This record gives sequence, C-alpha cells and structure tokens, in this order.
Amino acid sequence: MAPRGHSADDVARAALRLLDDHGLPDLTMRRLATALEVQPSALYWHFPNKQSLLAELSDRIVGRMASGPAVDLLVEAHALRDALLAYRDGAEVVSSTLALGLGSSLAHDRLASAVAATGADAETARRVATTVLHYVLGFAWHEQQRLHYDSVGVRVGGGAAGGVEGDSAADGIPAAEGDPAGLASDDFAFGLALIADGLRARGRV
Amino acid sequence: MAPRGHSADDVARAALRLLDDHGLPDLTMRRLATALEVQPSALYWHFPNKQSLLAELSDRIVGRMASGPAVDLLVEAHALRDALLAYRDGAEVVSSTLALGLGSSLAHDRLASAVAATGADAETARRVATTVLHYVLGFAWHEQQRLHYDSVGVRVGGGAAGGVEGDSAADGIPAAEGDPAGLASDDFAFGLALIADGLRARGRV
DNA sequence: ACCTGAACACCGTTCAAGT
DNA sequence: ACCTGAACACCGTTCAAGT
Repeated sequence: MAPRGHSADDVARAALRLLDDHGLPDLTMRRLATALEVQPSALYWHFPNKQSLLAELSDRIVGRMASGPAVDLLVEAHALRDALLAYRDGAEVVSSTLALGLGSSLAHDRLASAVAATGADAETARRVATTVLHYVLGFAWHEQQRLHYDSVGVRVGGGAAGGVEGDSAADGIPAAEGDPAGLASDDFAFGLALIADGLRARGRV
Repeated sequence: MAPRGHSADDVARAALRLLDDHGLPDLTMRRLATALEVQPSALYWHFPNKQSLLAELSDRIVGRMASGPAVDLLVEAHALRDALLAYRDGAEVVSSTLALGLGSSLAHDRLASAVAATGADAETARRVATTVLHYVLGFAWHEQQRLHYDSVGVRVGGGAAGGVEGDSAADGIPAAEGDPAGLASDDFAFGLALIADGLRARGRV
C-alpha cells in the first residue's frame, strides 16, 4: 500500500490532479509531495525545479489537441481553447510556460499547419499562428479566471488610492454581463472569425 | 533624512522602480519595505494586499497611453504595447491583473473607442477591443520575456521525461530567429493589421 | 495617520546520507 | 534508482501596540 518508487509520470499525473482539484496557487511542491507520500526533496529527483514540472503539465494540457493532421484554423483554435479549459487554471499554466520559452510548440505548429493548408506561405502561416495563439491564450485565461471566482462569489472593485488622478471606472474589464455560459463562447468565436476574415481579405489583395 | 510618513503614492512609485530595476520576481513586499526603510507590515496600511498594489502598478503602466480622444485602432494598440514595454515585466503585471478582473478598463475603453470611431456598433467595438487587447497583452508579454533572458543569456531546452510519448520538438515557441530588435515589431504589426483587415472585411459584408 | 515588533503559516531548493 | 532528514534563505499577512 505504501507507494515506493515513483516515476516522473506519477509525479506529473499527481500534479495535474492537484492542479485540477485545487488550482495553481495550491499546487506547491510541498503539497504535491504530501499527495505522493514522499518528502518535498524527493520531487527534485524527477524534475530539476518547479518550472520544468509546470512545463510538463503544459505539454500534457496542450497535448489534448487532436493528433491527426491539422486542416482548419478555426477547428484547431477551438480545440486549443477546449484543451486549456479542460483543466483548472490550464490557460495560465500554458500561457506562463510559453511566455518563458518553455513547453512544446505543438499548439503553434498545429495552428501554423492549418494556415499553411490554405495555401499561405510558411512565414505568413507562422505569423498568423502566433496571432491566434496569443489571442486564444489570453481569452481562455481571462475566461477561466472569471469562471473560477464567479463560482466562489469573489468580486473585487477598485484599487488603492494613488497619485495618478485617473478617473478610471475601476471595474476591471467590462464583463460579459451575466455570462450565461454562452456569451463567452460567442465572444471567443467572434474574435477568431475576425482574424480568419483578415486572413481571407489578405488573400484577395 | 529618515523618511517618515509615506503616502500610498510613495509606495507605488518605489514599487514601480523596484519592478523596473529588478523585475517582478524580485518585487516582494519585504524588499519593497527595505527600499522604503520601513517594516513589511507598514505596507499594509497603504494597500490591503500585494495584488492590489500590483493592480495600482498596472493602472500606472497602462496610464502611459495618451489621454486624448482615441481615434485610430492601430495607434492605440501600438501605444498600449509601448506602455507595456516601458517597464520591465510590464506586460506580465498588466496581463495578470486584468486576468484577475482587477485594474482599470482604460486600455479596453480606448481600443473600443477607436473601433467605435469607425462607425461600428458598441457591441462590435467591445468585441474587437477584447480581441486586440488579448493579442497585444500576449504578444508583449512573450516579447518582453525574450528580451529579458536574451540579455541574461538564459535559454532552456526540453522538459523532463513523461508518460505522454509526444515527439514534440520541445524548443519552446519557434523563435523570431536572431531577433535583431526589428523582427518582433514586424510580427506585432502583422498580427494587428490582420485583425484590422478582418474588421474592414466585415464592413464590406 | 503611520509605523514597529513579533509572530504565524507557509514557500522552493540543496545536499549529504541512506537503501 | 529513488528517497529521507535537515537545513537555508526566503515568502505574504496579521495584529497588538506604539507615537
């Protein structure tokens, strides 16, 4: 019953479970060690540091995108969003990992392939993929954050006083009012279609 | 000489300086307190917690966008990027703050105004602004991260082993090869123009 | 109004040593 | 190959008390 002899895969799977159950702030090396019934230091035999563990989680999350050939940009973008939303705080994990230059390039590669399939040159495909990737990551992160503290009921107003005399509304990003679980999807599809239209318009010129 | 009687503005300014000089990971409440020659607990008289302090910094960074009427989407988007890049780790601070639903909506508002100025309805303006906002934040964050560890010389390769048998290249996001300080700007303008083209194409339909 | 002192409950990481 | 034990150098936050 006492589990001795963990693999790196065991660690990553336990971490993914901890992430999904309790969120990124609670995913600490110490809690993970407790979940695996080992000392914190034991984790460093499997991963050199926490960031490389997060990169592994990022790859597993993005890995949920289908493995067949990428043919359609909108399909791939939606698949990426679905993958990010499949785990609690998934968008933040992937976003941060990619921003650090870590993690696999699977998402970017699949988006670029889909663009290239329309006849675009490689450079254009790369750039469009970058645009869509940043859009999807940013949107999903924001969306996931709202889903989370909507469920907890937390909602914060303005910030502390400051010298800058901005008469900012200080209401955070203008919320998708009410957000009956469909509005966010509509907004997501809108932005995506906008970019796709831009790509098509480019083809006409 | 001994500085007694700090204001919230003093704290925010010192924090902004610490951020710009040493980066977000080194911006701790304890280091900030040391810089101000007070005890860490003193900071909690001015800000209820670290996140609200970061939200104030976010507002000040975004506040660098011009205060006149917003007329052009591309101009506003570039102004936002410039504001984010003006402080070390500025994109991450603003990105995280907005993802948490904190900070002012100045950036989104200005982008939306610029879109509305082209005759678009308010709903479309809101959605386009959201699309552009996420794009700019994601792009700038990624760009800033690379600028940073390019200057330090850090570059990381693949992740730790795992169960998922992905043959991923594990080289991070395909870099803007070489990156002679102009490529990133070109890529940024490309994605932006793509979205703007999409908006125009929409007008034609 | 603004701050100190002291504590609480944590972190990530290293490293010699064990089996 | 995989882990323990113990330590190092930190964190954010609270709160009574001081001036």
